[in-house]
Amino acid sequence: MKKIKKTERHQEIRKVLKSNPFFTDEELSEKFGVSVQTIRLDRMSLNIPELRERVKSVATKNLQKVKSLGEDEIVGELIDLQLNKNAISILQTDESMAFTKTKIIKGYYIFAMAETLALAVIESNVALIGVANVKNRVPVKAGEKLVAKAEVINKRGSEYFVRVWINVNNDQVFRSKFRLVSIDLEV
Amino acid sequence: MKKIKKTERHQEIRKVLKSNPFFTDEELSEKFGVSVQTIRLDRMSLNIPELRERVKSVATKNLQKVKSLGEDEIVGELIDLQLNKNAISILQTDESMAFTKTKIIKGYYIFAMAETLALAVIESNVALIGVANVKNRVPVKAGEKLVAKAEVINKRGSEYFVRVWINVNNDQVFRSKFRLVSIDLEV
DNA sequence: TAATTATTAGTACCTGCTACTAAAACATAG
DNA sequence: CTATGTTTTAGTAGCAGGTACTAATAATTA
Repeated sequence: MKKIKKTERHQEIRKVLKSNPFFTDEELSEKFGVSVQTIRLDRMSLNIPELRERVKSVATKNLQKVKSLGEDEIVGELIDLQLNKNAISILQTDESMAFTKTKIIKGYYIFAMAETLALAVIESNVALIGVANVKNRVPVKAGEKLVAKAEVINKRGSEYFVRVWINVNNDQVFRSKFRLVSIDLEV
Repeated sequence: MKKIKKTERHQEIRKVLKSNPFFTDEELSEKFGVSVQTIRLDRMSLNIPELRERVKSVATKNLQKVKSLGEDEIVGELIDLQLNKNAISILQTDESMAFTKTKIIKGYYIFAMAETLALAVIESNVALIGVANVKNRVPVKAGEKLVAKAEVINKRGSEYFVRVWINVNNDQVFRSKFRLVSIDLEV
């Protein structure tokens, strides 16, 4: 990388750290062909904290998001649960779940909400989807609060049928029927 | 906190750091009323890395997750496309998309693959889901390669009906009908 | 009581910094 | 071309939160 002006370097540093906050000052100094001290001064004037602080902030910030669509956890917040009977969860949507242009929530978030609620309502902690039968009428807009209700409608041995509805202000935006099979009993 | 046995303390440390990985050894030593050295030994035998490593791993994990199911990316790889007619995409599944215990792919990945392909096949780059009618028979296992085919079956004004099938080795694992509405024409 | 296990203390060293001082390199105006 | 200001570099001391190691002291158990 050749001689570039201070202001230009500042822009670049900002950009680089935005897309990848894990660079040390030393790595940046090599990248830009300046001394470590210069990078330090740059960070100072740009108000960019040190590596460890940046990493920490990424870690804490996203901890919440991960919980929402991470592991096998509930997508949405489980607010009522009667095992093997019924369950209710809510999900506050936001623009990060929507198509940028239309602000309409991507279908798979809604599907994921329904799926995880259907799984949560079954007592056996490992269950799998056999069949889903979905109807999704009205598009959901970013900012709307989804309320999902699940009800176990049938059980045959290790097989469960669960119906899930999702509403926004009492208007149904989604419904489906899930066939779940408990693994515990099968193996 | 009173005298507790080593093994018990180990369990507690594990639990505490699992729910909150941001404690320093010193904070832990105060919490458990033992010396910092003891906490170090504990971490060693439990194979728990130091604070900074824990924070870093949370940060990187989160960053990937946000990127993986974040953007408006195609879920799967688009390998053939005839606008407004049909399209094919493939998706190589892996364990990160599956439930840890059963290795069965989470339903919403499959749904997302179908949804994005249905959107891709329509020329207008902003289209939204009106209705989806889903059947999902066979569970997909981590490692299997999904092949999705989309076909526009009907068009009425700004409304499109798209059928999507997903196969694994010519066995249908999913099918659905999407109703899409082009925004360009509506607005 | 002796042997074993668990805990504590202490030292040297590491990374990735902050905070500071001071010198050198470069650019620009008079 | 020289004086002045800006930018960059160099170097030192110190900090947090460790690793890796040695050695001594408690506590437990045989």
